[in-house]
Amino acid sequence: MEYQEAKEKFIDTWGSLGSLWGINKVMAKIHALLFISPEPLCMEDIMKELQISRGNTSMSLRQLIDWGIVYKSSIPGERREYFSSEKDVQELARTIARERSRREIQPTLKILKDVCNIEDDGTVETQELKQKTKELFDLADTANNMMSKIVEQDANWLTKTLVKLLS
Amino acid sequence: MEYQEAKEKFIDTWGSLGSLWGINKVMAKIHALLFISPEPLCMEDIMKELQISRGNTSMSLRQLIDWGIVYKSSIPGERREYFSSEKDVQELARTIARERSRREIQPTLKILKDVCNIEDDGTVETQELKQKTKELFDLADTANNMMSKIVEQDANWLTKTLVKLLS
DNA sequence: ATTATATTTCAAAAATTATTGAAAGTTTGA
DNA sequence: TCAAACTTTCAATAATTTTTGAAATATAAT
Repeated sequence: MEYQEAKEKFIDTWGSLGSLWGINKVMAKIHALLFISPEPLCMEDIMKELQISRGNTSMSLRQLIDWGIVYKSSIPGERREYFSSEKDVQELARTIARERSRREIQPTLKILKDVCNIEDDGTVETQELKQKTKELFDLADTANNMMSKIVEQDANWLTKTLVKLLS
Repeated sequence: MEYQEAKEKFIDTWGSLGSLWGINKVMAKIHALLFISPEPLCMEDIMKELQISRGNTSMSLRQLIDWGIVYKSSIPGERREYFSSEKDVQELARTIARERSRREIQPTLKILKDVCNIEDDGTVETQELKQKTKELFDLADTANNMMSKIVEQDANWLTKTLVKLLS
């Protein structure tokens, strides 16, 4: 496999994987491109490389910056802006985990909590609803807490913990 | 909040959360409905409750059964078939983790491995591609292994481990 | 074998989501 | 201040995904 083919394969794979972490295909592809690029790229570079429109590039970059995994940088004496990605995979994972928790898990937990705390009217249906949502709440809360722990730790905590778990 | 309102809220929330674990909204809603239903339901019940067509119900149920989180059961002397969901949240989580790994993570790992093993032609670009995909591979592989471990363990391992991690 | 009941299939329609591109807006240097 | 270089916005369009519904198929009782 040649460099060009490998690069395209990686960008494409990462792109279709976007849904796994809650962003769309173009966003994920731009991130992939920046992630493996040794130098920051400008909008023109990104548009040409991925064959997407100026508008799409602009909005996707904004969302990536909003997520906190792409940075804007300017080169002194240059008019145009350059973009680069977070290069540390641990930090990348941590940022993604933090954002997903904030955007999706926390709001869900809130609703599960409300639902499992409704008044018990004595019917089997209500009891089942209360019990099952409580169980889901506990599971999701525990998983979310684990994610928070990971987020707060130093760079090597995750690796060390996993090694311990797997031994 | 009344039973009916709480029920609808739960089904709706779980529905929009479907994307988080890779299934569509109707599939997730049907799963939610069965999850909190004390008794198995037939197609007619599900269609009426969620206001969806017969065809959609049929196909969604098939996919849920394919995922392994909904079961078909027949009541002796009854013509129609009944459906119920896996009720144990731990087992549910384990099944979902197992399926996601099989459907998305494993194929991605394979491609990352191929890409990071291309021949080093000495250019900075190739070296960056190789290094970054290697780092992602390692991270994803570790995370996937942790998931596998969780999948293989007995029912209480997850809880015990998490408690240990959080202490 | 026939009928009544239940389920599946799949092409067409609807709904949702992503993308374009041109006009409006910004910024910088002269 | 002006004009060139670049970026953003957003209504229109395109692509994708989901849903419908009616015909085909299956099943079980008589």
